[in-house]
Amino acid sequence: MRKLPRSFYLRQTPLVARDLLGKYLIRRYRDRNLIGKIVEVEAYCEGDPASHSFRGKTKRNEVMFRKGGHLYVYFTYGMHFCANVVTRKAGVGEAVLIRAVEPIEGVKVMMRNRKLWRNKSTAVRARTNTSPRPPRAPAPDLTNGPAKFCEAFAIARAQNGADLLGDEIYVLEGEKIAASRIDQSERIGVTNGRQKKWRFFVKGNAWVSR
DNA sequence: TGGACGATCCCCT
DNA sequence: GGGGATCGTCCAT
Repeated sequence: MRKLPRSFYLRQTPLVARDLLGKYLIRRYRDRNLIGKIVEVEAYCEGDPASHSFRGKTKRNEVMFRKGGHLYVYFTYGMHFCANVVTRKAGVGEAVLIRAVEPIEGVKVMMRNRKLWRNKSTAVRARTNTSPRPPRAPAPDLTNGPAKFCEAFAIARAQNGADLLGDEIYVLEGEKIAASRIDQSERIGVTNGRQKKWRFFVKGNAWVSR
């Protein structure tokens, strides 16, 4: 499969958001590939009161204003990270929030990162599922939210600004999702700018949040 | 320099 | 369905 070219990311943000559905997001992590199929996204545009870029460029949101094809990672609620794909040309502060992916490869590593499972050699705090073997199929809980996805894929402050045409994190063509399988709605957790239907998701997919 | 709040998650009821 | 955890960011004082 082909890595998405820069031109993919330079287009209108809601179009990039919709077209990211079905694409494979690859995270190179400790000599392994973590792979997720993107199934839910939200677009954040200029002049959009819900966007971090609404009041212009700051130290925090500087990456949003880079040319398309970079990763903007921010810290929120004192404990979570969320990841966005930057869009448009340099100087325009727009991006697409990755809200959920369907795990394709590296499930055990994701579960350890999420602290949903441990084995003898993994010294992490025990929480809910500490069975000796991970379940055969990943539970939706693994990656069905923007902060859950970041935790599972080990995406944090160090990944802010990563170039998606590089080798650490990138996006492959993945599979074509027919228009009839795509739905859209108002964005989640947004009050200002609520009326914009800029959340896109794959209908009926088990990893879509809510 | 202070304080209000957030593109969330998890647990409890 | 509701609230607590927890802290960086931004704006107002």
